[in-house]
Amino acid sequence: MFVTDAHILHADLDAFYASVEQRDDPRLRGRPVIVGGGVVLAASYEAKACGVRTAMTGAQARRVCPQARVVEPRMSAYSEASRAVFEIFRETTPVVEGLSIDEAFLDVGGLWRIDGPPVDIAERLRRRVRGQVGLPISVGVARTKFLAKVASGVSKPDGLLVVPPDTELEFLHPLPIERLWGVGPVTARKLHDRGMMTVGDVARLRRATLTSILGAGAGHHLHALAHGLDPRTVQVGKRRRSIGAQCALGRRRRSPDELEAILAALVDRVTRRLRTGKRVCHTVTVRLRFDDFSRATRSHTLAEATDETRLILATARRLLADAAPLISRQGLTLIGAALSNLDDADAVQLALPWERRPDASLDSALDHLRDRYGTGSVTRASVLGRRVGQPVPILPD
DNA sequence: TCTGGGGTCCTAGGACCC
DNA sequence: TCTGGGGTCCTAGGACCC
Repeated sequence: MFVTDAHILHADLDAFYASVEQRDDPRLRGRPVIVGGGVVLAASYEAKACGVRTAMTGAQARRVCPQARVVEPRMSAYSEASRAVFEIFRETTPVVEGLSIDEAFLDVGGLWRIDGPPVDIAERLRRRVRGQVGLPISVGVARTKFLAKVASGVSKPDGLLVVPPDTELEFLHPLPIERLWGVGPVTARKLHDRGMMTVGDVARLRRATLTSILGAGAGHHLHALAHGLDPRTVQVGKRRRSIGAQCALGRRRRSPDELEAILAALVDRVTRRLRTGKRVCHTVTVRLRFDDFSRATRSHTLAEATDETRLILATARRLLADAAPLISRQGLTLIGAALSNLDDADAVQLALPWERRPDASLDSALDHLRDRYGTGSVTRASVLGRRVGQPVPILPD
C-alpha cells in the first residue's frame, strides 16, 4: 500500500435532518420534506427536486413546493443519529476527522491487509450506516481530502465514487469552479468575470496570475487544488475553537433594554455550553448585523480565562455600548455573542526552566510529559504566564 | 433570493517586546 | 541615543462551509 493510493474516505449523510425525519415517520417517506418552518434547515431529495434549497425562507420554500410536509427540527434526534454514525466511523478506522454533525474524513490507509481495499471498506461502511442507523450516506474515496470530498458530492444521493489516482485530473477539470473548496460567491464571480467556468480553466492559469486576482493565500490554495494537490492529512482529535450564539431580530426597532435582555440570554446560552464542555475562554466577541447586511464585530480579550457568566456578560455589555454609535445609525437585524481563544477549564500551566538549555532537551522534557499525561494534554505555550494566570514552575527530572 | 444559526480560516494594521 | 529586524498578540473585517 503506497500513500499515493486512494485511501481517504469522505462520508457525508444525505439530506441529514430530513432523512432522520423520513426514517422516524413512514408517512414522510418518498414525499418532499422540509425541516424548519422559518427558514429551511434541510430538504429531502424529493423537495430538492422541486427547487427547495437550504437557507431559503419558509415562505419561498412553500411557494416552490406547496405539497411539501414541513416539520419542526428535532435536534436531539439528529445528535443521537450523528453519535451512532460516528461510532461506526470509529469502528471502521481510528483516524476519523469530523467536519460537522453529518460528515467526516476517514483515513483507511493502513487497513488493506486486514479489511481489504478502500472501496470495499467504503461499501461496508455504507451498508452498516444504512442497516444499523437507517440512514443513506454517500462516500467519496480518493488520494486527497479535497478529491474525496468532491467525489462524495458528485456521488450523491446514496452513492459511492472512487477517484483512482491516474484519473484525477480527468475527473476534476470538467467540474464547475464552484466545486473547489473555498470558492464561494465572491471568488466565483471574480473568476467568472475573467471567463473561467471550470476547474480546468483555473488549472491552466499560472499561479502568479491567480494570486494577483485572489491574493496570496487563496491563490496558492486554489492553484494547488485545481492540480489535484492537497497535502492535508486526516486530523484526529481536533477541538472546537469557538462557541457562539446569535439571534435574528427582524426589521422591528429594539429598545436598548430589549437589546440588553437578548444579549444576556445569548451570553447565558454560550457560557452554559462553555461550562458543559469544561472549557474557559479568553476572548468575548459581540457580533452585529444591520439592515443593509453589513456586519460589525467588537471583541475584548480578558487577562485571565473564565467561564463565569457574570464576567463575560459585563464584558459583552461594554462591547455593545462601544458599538452604540453604529446601532443608532443603522437598523440592527442580528445580535450575537461568541467566545473564543478557549482553554481546558482544568488546564495547569507548567513552566519548564528551559531558557538556558538547548532546545533538544526541552523537546525531550515535553515528550516525557506527553508519555505521562497523554499526547493531547501537553502543548507548548509561546507566551507563558499570559494565558492562565502565572505558570507553576517545575523542575525536569 | 433579501438572508438562520452554528462554525472555520485568513489577512492586515498596530502595539509591544527583545 | 538612535535605528533596524523579527516575532507575537490583539482587533476588525471578510470569505467560506454545513
